[in-house]
Amino acid sequence: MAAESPGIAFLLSQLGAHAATQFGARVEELGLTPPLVGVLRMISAQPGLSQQQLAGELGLLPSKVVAFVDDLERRGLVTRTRGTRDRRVQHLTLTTEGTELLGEAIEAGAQHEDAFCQALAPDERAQLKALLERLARSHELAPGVHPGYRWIR
Amino acid sequence: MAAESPGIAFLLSQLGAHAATQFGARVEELGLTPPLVGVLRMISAQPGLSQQQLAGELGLLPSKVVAFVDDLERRGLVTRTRGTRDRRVQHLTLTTEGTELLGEAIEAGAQHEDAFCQALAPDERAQLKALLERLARSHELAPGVHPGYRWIR
DNA sequence: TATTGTTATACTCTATAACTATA
DNA sequence: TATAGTTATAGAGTATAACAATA
Repeated sequence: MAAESPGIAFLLSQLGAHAATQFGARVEELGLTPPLVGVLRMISAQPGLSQQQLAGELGLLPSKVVAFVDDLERRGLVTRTRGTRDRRVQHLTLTTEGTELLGEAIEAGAQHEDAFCQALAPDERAQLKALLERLARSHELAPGVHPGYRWIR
Repeated sequence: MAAESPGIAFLLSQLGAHAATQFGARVEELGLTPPLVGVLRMISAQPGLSQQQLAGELGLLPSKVVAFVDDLERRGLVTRTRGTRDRRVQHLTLTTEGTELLGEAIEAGAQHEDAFCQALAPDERAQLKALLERLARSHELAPGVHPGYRWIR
């Protein structure tokens, strides 16, 4: 019998890990990691959101959010503002520098996307993207929210 | 401007992590993890290979291989045999139980594959698989060898 | 002296749970 | 009493380097 060739699920896992590693290498030059880029994106999309909201939407532990925001705030990329009505919450916004750096990260992502798909023609990329989007929707994966890799041992 | 929709690279990473998580949940019922399945598969494909070879081909640390093989040997799935010519090396082979369990893991993988791709018609699956295989080849990813996720922070 | 496998250890990461300040 | 955020800590996981046996 022939050695069974890897299926779609394995190929996705293999390619996905590879893509994530390469993207991580690109944003590392900006002093960022993929999760930090996700945090910046979320704050940019919903300025003023609280740390709890951020934790909920990205599936992060509140204590992890504290560490991330500490880092970003120390570097002048994000500001914390105490709520006026409820002084317990911290509202998060991007500074000008934060917005600029996010822009660079997005640009790095676009370059990464292009380099990663170089082997495919434009119409093939469109075809692949459509299939992946349908697959993602069928699994109810939120657009732009990475499930993380908490399972690896 | 519209919020930029996730590209192929992000979708691969997202779907790949999701697929890996679900596969991990399936083989957990067999007392296995995805890396352990990879170890069993490699020993099955190359009976008698050494721990060094195993570490090299799967990109694992030698000390990690020791831990994996300790586990598998204790459970009677794998046997270590000292080399006769070079008594330093440990040759690895699957026991009958190991072969059977690997069979169950492969069966779980097949069920996982089918469930994961349920949203796509057979011809769409073939199309998707072909595109992913070309992409994997273009990145020189070895068939069946997972790069791991050592980068996440 | 070099190599295979093993063990020990230092390091990082994660998750949990205490703690504070507000409500 | 409950909640947002913070801090502290214990546990797990990882990588590195020391080690024993053999070459």
